Amino acid sequence: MNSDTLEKGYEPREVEKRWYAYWEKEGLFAAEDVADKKPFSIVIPPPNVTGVLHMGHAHNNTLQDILCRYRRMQGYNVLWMPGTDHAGIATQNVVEKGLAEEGKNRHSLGREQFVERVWQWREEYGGLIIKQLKRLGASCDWNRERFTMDEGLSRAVKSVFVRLYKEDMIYQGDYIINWCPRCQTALSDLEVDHEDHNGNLYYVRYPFENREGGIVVATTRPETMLGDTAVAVNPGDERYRAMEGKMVILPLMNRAIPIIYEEYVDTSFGTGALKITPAHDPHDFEIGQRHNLDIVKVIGSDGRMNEQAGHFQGKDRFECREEILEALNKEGLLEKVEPYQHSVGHCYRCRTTVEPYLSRQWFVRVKPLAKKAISAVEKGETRIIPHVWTKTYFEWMNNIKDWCVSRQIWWGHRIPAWTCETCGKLIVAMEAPEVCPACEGTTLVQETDVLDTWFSSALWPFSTMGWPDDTQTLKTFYPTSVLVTGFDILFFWVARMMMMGLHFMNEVPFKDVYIHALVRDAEGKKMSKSKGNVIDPLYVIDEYGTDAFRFTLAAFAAQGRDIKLSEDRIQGYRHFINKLWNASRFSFMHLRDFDPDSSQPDAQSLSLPGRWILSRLNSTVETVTRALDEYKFNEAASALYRFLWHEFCDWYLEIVKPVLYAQLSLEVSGDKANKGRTPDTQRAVLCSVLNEILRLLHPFVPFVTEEIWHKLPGTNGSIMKAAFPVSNEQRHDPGAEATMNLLMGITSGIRNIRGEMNVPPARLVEATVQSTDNDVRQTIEEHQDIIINLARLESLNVTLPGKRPALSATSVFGDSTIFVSLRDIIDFEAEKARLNNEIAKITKQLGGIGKKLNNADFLTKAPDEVVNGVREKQGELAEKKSKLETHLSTVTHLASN
RNA sequence: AGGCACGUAGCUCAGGGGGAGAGCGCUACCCUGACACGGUAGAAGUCGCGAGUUCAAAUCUCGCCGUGCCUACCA
Repeated sequence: MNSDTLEKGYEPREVEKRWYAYWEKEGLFAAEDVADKKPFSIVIPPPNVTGVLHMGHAHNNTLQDILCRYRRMQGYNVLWMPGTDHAGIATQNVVEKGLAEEGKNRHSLGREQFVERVWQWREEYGGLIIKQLKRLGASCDWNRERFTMDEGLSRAVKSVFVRLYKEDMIYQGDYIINWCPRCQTALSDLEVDHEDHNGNLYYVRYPFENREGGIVVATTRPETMLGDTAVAVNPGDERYRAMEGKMVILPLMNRAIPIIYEEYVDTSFGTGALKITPAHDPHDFEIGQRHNLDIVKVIGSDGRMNEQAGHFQGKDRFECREEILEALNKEGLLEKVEPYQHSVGHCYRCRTTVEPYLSRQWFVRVKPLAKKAISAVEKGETRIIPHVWTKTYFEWMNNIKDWCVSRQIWWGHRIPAWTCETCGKLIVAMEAPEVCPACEGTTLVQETDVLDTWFSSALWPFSTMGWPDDTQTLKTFYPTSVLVTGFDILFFWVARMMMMGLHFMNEVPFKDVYIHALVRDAEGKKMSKSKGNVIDPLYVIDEYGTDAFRFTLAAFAAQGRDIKLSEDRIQGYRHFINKLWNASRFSFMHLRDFDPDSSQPDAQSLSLPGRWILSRLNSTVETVTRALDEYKFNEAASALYRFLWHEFCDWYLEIVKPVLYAQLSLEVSGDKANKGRTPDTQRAVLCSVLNEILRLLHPFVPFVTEEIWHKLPGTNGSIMKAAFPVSNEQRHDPGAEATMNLLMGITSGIRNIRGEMNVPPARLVEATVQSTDNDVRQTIEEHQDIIINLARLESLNVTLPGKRPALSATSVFGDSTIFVSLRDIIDFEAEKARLNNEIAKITKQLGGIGKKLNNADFLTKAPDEVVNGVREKQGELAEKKSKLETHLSTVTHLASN
């Protein structure tokens, strides 16, 4: 293969591998801590180390990469900070699964060995997703890759924890939290997924002390009744008047518990009587606090009934439910069972039903932090794009509850707190204390809990840049320019980064938050393994190439709408990549030995098609730049698609083909004398437009553009180092565009006749254009070669309106009437049908316009320019219609002869 | 229960007060010297329904219907 030619079809695989290695080797992704250039920075949403690249990652990182490559080409000092998240529960679960296969568990290993084992796992498999991001073309500065558990980040986590504790922003407390009995840990509210569940509402009678009558309560979870310490009714409820303080017998346990009055109770639900289980329901817990009720825990951390549960001890909580119902039934205390749908919380990691569980946990007081985070967005220090999400953000921030940050797992940042065994003092510090500052005791036991994974993620924008040290990286790149993420982690992550960033850096962590849509399957359903509707991005990359995939994602990334992805759609954009490839291939045929340096296109000698394509290119540059600046990836993609395919390929290349082939034959024949004299502007334009197209497309389709770039005359080095095109007002040429519109209109008119009248493409025909406008006639005559070529004409006559050429079909464009001679192949019926169809369309349009112009209010109240526009339109249409009608009658006349 | 989106051509969607658009699909003709992953042409929509504002509504407002999502919670 010659260095300046391309294979017939684009083969992504080898090309992608080669150029990615080249980019890395050349250090083209590297950011500079000190530079004269303006900074642009993004921190990657760190994927879980356990993660495998899925569509969400692919979409998210493609958008980030487009922005980074775009800004880099614009001359910014770009930092795209990469890394992975230790993903506490998720990773622990994965490693535990591995252990289970060996017949072991983490307890048999012990904490230290288990954690060691997780690190091993990470060494071995943790790099997978990074490799996959590279296949996607991600231009992260990999030398800076971070991990939320690495040394520096662990130091940041400890510093933050200690400082928050000293500021009284962290406290320990006994509360009902969400407990996953399988993972054996607390979960934050966000980590619980609620699902509707078809359960039952059980009506249970709690008899009075004399064993007579009693109060009927309704519950969905009868097993918790073993821990009941009261029954609450609404003080205004007539049915339970004067019952406060009376006692009822808790069935099965034979314990007397009081009836209490509580406003919270809804009289319309169930029987209006609510059993109170302070240890196993968050509301009951609060009510218990208010009424000083006993707290009786009957379910243990493993989801089994404990010693307080009488003879149900040791039973699984759901098993116990069945047995309790049976026992109640036997005693005649189960009054009624009705089906009842309610939502049940599940662990977001393992789907186990979450248990509300009373325990001692660490909490962060977030209200003061949230206040700052709200005001930063209100003041516009951080913009949320699209704006609709701002409301959701405020809503959540305004109703935020304290954040339970402790987790009872082993993989994660261990809370830097120690308790003195001697005096019980709690010490929170960066390092393990040697002696208790209170009693000088030396037996200090570290807290066993670790921190919520999102605690370290919340610090990501500054911890990755070296905080708590005052680094040059922070000075240059904080706050980051934009955070690109899905709305699914707006609360988990974005909100918390805002709070931590503002608190510890006194500055927002990012100027913009761009929230993109979710990728769904072709039917709009969430992709999930269990539904079997996932499309694997790596499969897509193998099958269609990274560039086609990336362009698809960008093209569908309309703000605020989810992406329904299917293979068909990706295939469509592979065609686009192929089009680019072949347009380049064609260009290279003609650019052999072309030296762009010695043949700069100069405005004077530019031909019409040259001026036109440069003018269109300039509009495209403007559109793409504006769209990317506003995160409207789909608009940028569609502008590029349209320009490359429908303007550059369909019109420009087709128009200049004859000129290029003529030039080519000059080159081949070695006619030096003529060669030197022919201005080479056409090739110069071709070369420079293609050059610019590649640069415009590079952020979207980095591989194929790099490959072509190196074969394009006049380029030097990587396209990554080339400048992103800028608009140049001098190329804007409305005159050329108007002229081209005329020529394209006439051409389409002729093609329409050819198509409709079934003229075989190989057959050349004669055409006549009649116009009263001298300029129009002159323009068409001047450029008649273009029309003759594109419309496949034998000849083109341009005249004043006059006699209608015999046996011809007609079309009207502007004030021009086009006749195509059809001689032996004219089909009068077909022509009549075609004209009738055309006339019908125009008549319909005229109807609407006429209505407007007959409306006096329209004439007086609408702006003049609108009225004039409509009048002009009416004139045009009426003229066109009358011309077509004339021709129709001629044809009808001819047909009947 | 509350909130937020969305209902435009067969499908996926763009547009967002004055001429209904694109891609894919479909139909017809064509392997014309970059590309059949191609070319040319064509058919196809009361812009969910109903009202209001306006000279003018697919576009703004309200209501309804449908779809999706989010948040909260119901013992």
